[in-house]
Amino acid sequence: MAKVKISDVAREAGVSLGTVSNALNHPEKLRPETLKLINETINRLGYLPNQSARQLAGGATKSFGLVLPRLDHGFSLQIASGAHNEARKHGYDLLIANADNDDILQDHYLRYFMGTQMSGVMVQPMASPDWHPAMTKMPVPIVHLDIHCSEPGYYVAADNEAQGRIIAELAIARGAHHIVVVGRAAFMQLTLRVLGIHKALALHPDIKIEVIDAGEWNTAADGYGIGAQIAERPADERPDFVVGLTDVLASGVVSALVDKGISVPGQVRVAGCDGNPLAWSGSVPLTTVAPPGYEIGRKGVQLLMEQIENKAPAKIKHIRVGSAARTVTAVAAEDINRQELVRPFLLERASTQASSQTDATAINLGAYL
Amino acid sequence: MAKVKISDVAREAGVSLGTVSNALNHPEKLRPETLKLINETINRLGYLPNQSARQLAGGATKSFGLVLPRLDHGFSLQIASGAHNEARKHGYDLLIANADNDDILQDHYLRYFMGTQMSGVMVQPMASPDWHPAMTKMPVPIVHLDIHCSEPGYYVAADNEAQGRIIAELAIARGAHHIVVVGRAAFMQLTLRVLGIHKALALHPDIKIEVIDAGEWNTAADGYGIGAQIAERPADERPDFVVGLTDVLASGVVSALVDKGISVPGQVRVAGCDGNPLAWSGSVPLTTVAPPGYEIGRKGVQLLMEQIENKAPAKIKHIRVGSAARTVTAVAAEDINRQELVRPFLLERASTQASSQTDATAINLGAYL
DNA sequence: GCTTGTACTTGAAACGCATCAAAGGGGCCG
DNA sequence: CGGCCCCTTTGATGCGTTTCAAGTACAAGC
Repeated sequence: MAKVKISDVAREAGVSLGTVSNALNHPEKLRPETLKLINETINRLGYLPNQSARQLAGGATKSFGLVLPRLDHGFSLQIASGAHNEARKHGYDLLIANADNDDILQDHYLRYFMGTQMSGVMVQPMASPDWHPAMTKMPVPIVHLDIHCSEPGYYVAADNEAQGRIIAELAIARGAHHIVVVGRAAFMQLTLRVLGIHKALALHPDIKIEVIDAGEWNTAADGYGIGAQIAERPADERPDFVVGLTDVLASGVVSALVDKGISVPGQVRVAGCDGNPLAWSGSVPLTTVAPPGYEIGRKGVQLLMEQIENKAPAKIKHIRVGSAARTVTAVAAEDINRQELVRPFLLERASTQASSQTDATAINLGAYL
Repeated sequence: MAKVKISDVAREAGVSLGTVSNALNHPEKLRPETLKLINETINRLGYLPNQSARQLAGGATKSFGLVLPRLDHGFSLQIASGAHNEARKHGYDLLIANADNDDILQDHYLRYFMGTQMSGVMVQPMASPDWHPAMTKMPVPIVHLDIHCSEPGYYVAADNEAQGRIIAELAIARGAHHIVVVGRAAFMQLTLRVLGIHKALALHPDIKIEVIDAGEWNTAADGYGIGAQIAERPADERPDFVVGLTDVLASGVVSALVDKGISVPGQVRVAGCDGNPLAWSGSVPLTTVAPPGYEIGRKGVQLLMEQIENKAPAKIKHIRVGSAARTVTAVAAEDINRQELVRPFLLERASTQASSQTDATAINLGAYL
């Protein structure tokens, strides 16, 4: 059970230490027979390279770290998926850490990755990334995802404000008078969505808007609770349009409203944000704005690669993905038939690989609207 | 930008190398002033310990690795969530790798983790874990999740067969004559669910059963495609009960059927497996069997801790989580009102934290049944 | 003043590997 | 047969830590 190390392999195979190392890292330098002999010995002995030693001796490893605020958020997963595929394409590994909505933990994992000689690190921060300026001065390429940095540094962000605008314009097009926004607005990204909503409504002072915090976790259950609370209001204080800052939240709201006998979308319309596949693929799909998470992850890795290859000190570089203005207008003005918007999207995906998601911010019109 | 190392801190603070190291690892050994001085220097210089060197010199790190077959599978996320919380409770970090449904990649990450001096590694393998016996002989504690190992070793598995049985008995109770099972049965776990279905139907030779592979990814789009195909069959070749081996698949099937004008559950009933929150929280929730993923992750870490603390060579140890026999009977026999089963569950969760999920295998009855 | 003990601090020795300058071993040509 | 060059292999060196035996300083007790 004692760990077998490279010197054991070397001795056993009757070659030198460096040769075994070459077999691992530069196989093309070895004579085929030598290589074969060494590989056989490696398998026979069950040798496993000690990554720590490799990294120590060899400098950076070909791997990236990704710190996510939560794993059960569909959007974060799309990011992870995009980042993963792009990383593999360049021959890099991707390791993911779950910060569990905790600033301290986020910081912890970030430092951990930085210290592991990762080639690069990505974060989807939950607070503003200015939270710890020291972080961006580290000698490891870092990219912030889904957030706008004011400090110099790299980031890739979806146009969260635009998403809010889309939803708001949808609400306006539907003739909403009283909008309730559900979600933990303290999350930077959600704040921007709320901002977009407010901006879009600036020209419509007659529309009342209300934001309800959904607790720390933004769960379906939280949504259900808020939905129930809304249902119990007297009819004239009840909103006619509810925006879930998250699909899961919106979904919970729908449940509660229906349970309490409120008709959706008859009395209250509901829409979400995230583009969670389950949300719009059921028989009664939820309307949802889908930010291009997959693409954000992909672009993030590309920015990392860029920094690595240039080896230049990070200059300011921002990428904003998927402006969705066109879609908005189309929806608001023409009020397209739902089926036509939702289904083609599904069908289109049926013919491609699931993991190659759409790049642009899209809106999927559903039945609760 | 040059990396600052421990010796820089030592020089700058006017102490020795070992003292700085102690400040990091055994702060109680230092005089408070010294500690303070060193900490200040560390912050001033932006020193970040090199994890690789730490691990090399110090042996195992307090962190676990978790290799998941896919991230967008709700069940895997529950595992990750449970494992994460339990690991943090013991002061361990958890790093997650996405094998992307690829055996090679799974193996790759597994070796990577083993080589990183992780304190322990967990896998949710997609094939049988006997795929590489050498792996279990490694000098790193390993636990297999959601799968039954025939070889000696540790594993934690839900009773997948029971899940299949539950669904099958549900179908029987509903008077099904022709069942179609949708999913990639090549996945070990899904195979067991199928096995459970077959076993439950052994006593009902009159019920026809058919398994349709859903492609590599088990996406909603795959489900949609299969649903469409089912819809186009002549009525007498069409099943009256469809089981999605995954909620997402089932959800896609429902979409397709409804689109093609087939009534659900009027003509065809549909149920899924996974307990994906979105699946049963909409206004028209999907019936789904929910294996205790959170608990599996938790137990996995506990087994890891056990191995670490005993330091005994791994003996065989299996944990089977959440037998669901009781629930089955209740459902099959009494045919409980849907709302009463679905909603209380939701409400119950509303009052607890989202991350503390239910432990037992549960079934949520929905509207498509 | 000397001894013993306590409380910190020191620095050299690993940890397992990648690297690279140097050595070895053929083959080829003159 | 000697000289050259190319292909392959060698092994000493250092990567940034932790650890631990050995050291220092200081206080208390005699």
